[in-house]
Amino acid sequence: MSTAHGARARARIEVTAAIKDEARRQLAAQGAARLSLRAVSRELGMVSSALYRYFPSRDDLLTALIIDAYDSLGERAEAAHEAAAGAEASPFERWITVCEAVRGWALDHPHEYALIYGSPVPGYTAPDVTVPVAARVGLLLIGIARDAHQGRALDRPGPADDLRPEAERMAAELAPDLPPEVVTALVAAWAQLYGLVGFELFGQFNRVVEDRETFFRHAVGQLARGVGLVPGPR
Amino acid sequence: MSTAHGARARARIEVTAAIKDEARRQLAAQGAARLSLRAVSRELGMVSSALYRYFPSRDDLLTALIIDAYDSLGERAEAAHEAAAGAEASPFERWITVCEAVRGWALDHPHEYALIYGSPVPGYTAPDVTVPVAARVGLLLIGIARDAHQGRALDRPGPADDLRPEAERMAAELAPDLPPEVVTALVAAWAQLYGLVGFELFGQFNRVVEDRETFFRHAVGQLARGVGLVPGPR
DNA sequence: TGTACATCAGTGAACGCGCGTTCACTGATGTAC
DNA sequence: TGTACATCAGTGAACGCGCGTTCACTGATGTAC
Repeated sequence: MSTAHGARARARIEVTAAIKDEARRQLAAQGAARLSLRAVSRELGMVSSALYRYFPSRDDLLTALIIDAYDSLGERAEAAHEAAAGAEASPFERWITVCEAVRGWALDHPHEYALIYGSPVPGYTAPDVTVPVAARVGLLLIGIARDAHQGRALDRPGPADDLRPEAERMAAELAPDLPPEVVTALVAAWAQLYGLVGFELFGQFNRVVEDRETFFRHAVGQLARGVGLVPGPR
Repeated sequence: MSTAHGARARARIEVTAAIKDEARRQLAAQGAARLSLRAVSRELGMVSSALYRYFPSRDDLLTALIIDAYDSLGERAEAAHEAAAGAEASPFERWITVCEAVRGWALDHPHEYALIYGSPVPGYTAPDVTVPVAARVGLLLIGIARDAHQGRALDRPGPADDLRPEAERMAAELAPDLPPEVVTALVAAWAQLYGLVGFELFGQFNRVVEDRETFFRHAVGQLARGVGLVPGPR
């Protein structure tokens, strides 16, 4: 839109978007493994070879979808966070809000969630382009812990004994301003969050958890406590 | 073997096993979505239609592999637990041992892990036969908490507020002898354990966690604490 | 112990399907003079 | 403003592939008398 100089450029952007939309629709209907260029082109009323003007191969289309999925999830989480921050929510509350946003997005886009956090697509390895965009939710959680820490509202988790060297290495790389124990607790909580979401999404909670919303809110509250966040003012 | 009356019956058991072994090999090499009856039969030197004497369809073969995978994981976890129990390990230590067994099995059988805990295979829905066998690890973890509870060595997690009704329902169904807060904490820890394992296995920890063994041991130790288990004697 | 029949593992051909990708082409849009 | 050429989106046919499943069959193993 913005950098579309002529009709051709504008059309290119529109068709590219249409291809991705249709691909996403098929993803939602049948999962990544069944995504096929031919089916996408068929649905779009084009001949299959025409897609190669837009994506050099099926894998490139997949990569584009993966990046979009991370972005979509990241945006939703960030929007939720900003809304909570605007309402003067405490770090603890913001943590829960962000976790709930992740869960909500996952429930709304199960196959896109599976694409980025489920088993890797066979024969496909994500290129490095996906690294920064995959980090958005993690960075958000780190930021919340940082806010609490700067407001002196962060309990330190227990010391880490034999984890100390690794904890210091991780802290140096991810958040040098936070205590190392907090950083390892954050990374663990980050992974555990996706354990909760994945189990619900992939059916492991069937016949086990019924009131999933409440269960989830409680569980991520415990995750927050593990990081040192406590419910409370500010 | 045991119930093999004649040569025919014995052969049937052997061929069935060979088919599953070869299927597992292909699973390990390329993942469930790429598992093909034709490729299996080719590798076994049979004609593809011969497989239908053993499995009525591809989905039935998949189901057999899923059940075997749950069993294999369950056995490994149970064996590790028994060894630890035999060595008079405390519930806290046994918890860590079982978690490490899950991780070890997952690292040894990544595609089988993906088959049972990754994204669902498109177009395939697991029949109910898989339910009991899927519960083995969960039951083991409940058992450890029960031991600690009976030995009066279990701290109760904080009360659950709005989670109370759901907690009581879950406790009634899963472990009526345990405090409801413990049961919800167990279920959450169970899911979170698989978050840790999945993130490591599916590459999310790349460039983030380096000393994964130590990190994992520490993280599941924290999970144990969340359930009320504490390091200590017994 | 021997014969007649039933069972069943494995064969080979076929059906009908969908896939990713390449390639020479047409014709419309854009650009330079 | 008009013309000549370059760019590029989309076509249609083709290549070569693999898949799950069905079906009528052969021949060896098992069973009943």
